[in-house]
Amino acid sequence: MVALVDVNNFYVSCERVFCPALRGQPVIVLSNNDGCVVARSDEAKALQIGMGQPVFEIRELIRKNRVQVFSSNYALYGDMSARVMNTLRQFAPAIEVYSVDESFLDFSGMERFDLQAHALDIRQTVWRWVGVPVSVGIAPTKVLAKLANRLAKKETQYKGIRILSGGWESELKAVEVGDVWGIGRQYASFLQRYGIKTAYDLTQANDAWVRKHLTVVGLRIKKELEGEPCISIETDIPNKKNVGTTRTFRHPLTTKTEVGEALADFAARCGEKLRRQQSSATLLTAYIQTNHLAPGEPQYSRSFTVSFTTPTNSTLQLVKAAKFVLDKIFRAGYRYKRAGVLLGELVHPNAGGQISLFDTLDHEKHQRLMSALDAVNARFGRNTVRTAAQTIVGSARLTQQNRLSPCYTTKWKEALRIEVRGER
DNA sequence: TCTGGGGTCCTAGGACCC
DNA sequence: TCTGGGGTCCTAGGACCC
Repeated sequence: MVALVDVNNFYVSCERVFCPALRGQPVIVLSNNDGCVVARSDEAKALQIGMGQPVFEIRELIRKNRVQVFSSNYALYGDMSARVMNTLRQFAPAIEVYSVDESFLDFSGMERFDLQAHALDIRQTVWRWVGVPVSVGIAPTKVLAKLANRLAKKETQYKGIRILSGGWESELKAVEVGDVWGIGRQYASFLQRYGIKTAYDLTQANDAWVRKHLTVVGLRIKKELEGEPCISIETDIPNKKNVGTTRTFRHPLTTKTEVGEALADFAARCGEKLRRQQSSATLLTAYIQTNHLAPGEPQYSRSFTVSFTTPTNSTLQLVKAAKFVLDKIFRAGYRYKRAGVLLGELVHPNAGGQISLFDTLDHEKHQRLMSALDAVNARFGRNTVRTAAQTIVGSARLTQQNRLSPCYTTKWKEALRIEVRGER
């Protein structure tokens, strides 16, 4: 058996830990630039606030219902995520951290356990140790565990725990095919055209037909729904194959200098990401775009890719390459709303990646420089040391986060202060 | 006025090889 | 008139996830 444990309304729940007055209140967390809704409390969902909904569409709703609004505090959520995952490790021999707020727990070899009691223990322990509510779905396959988790959340009588172990036909009939893990919008509407409306309907389809139209991925999902495990639990975290840093700007940028500063900053962020997983990039792509949501404006969008003769993770080289690309793609006279730097063909030395014959002393120098830079910035804060090409205050200047909560758990200065008044 | 960011996997088709 | 067989690599595009 495998369990899917996830945190309910994760970002909102993190905010509530340090501000319990938010419990029972409608709360939402916004995307970068405070643009869209990316997390909602149950109370906010009840107000019909949609996932991904632009904030400007619901200003009135927010005001009327006193919805509590937060900018996304990724430092906080990342740290809280680590706490949850570390707690979950106590409950299974192996876990796969699947996303910031969910993990698969491998329960194989635990057939004799009372899984209901075990799941209850998980919920209570995470609540006690970290302070966030989780739901638990348990089933023979990952796809079914996801489905069980969904049911656990939806049907309150199960109190956040749902186990499917044999005879789950009626449950499959109750779940729309588009709500199955791995069936997205396109596939869902395609399947519906063929009368496949529920998860159960999908299990009744012909294997070859599913294989043909939904690829092997779809076939695996079908078999998993039938109880046959096809997707294994991946316990070790694979190195990323691509990394990128992209942003939508609060205000459009018009000058090459501004766009160049942004790209330099994105390149530097990418460098940090590479060095954290100790890999180097062979390809760098940079792109710039106008606002496609403003149809009245002249539109322009272009990208260009350069390759490094020797893979690199040096911020200096990445920034230089981004600048080179900008020279190629920048056109004056447009209002740039979005830009990004993407790195590809990453090599991982530890995983037997290729070492270039032409590796030079220069490279070693960069390595040492980058280690020093990372160490200084880790201690004194991001961008304490940066390239001259980056903005004075980094990309933060370009985005808006008006409702940011304190980094309670990752910055001493922002830790909760509790005053205890004299009591005799 | 205001609309997120960061990833993965699969397939078809073209180019190329012997 | 008749025109092989088997393979790899790469890329673009399309799907999906959180």
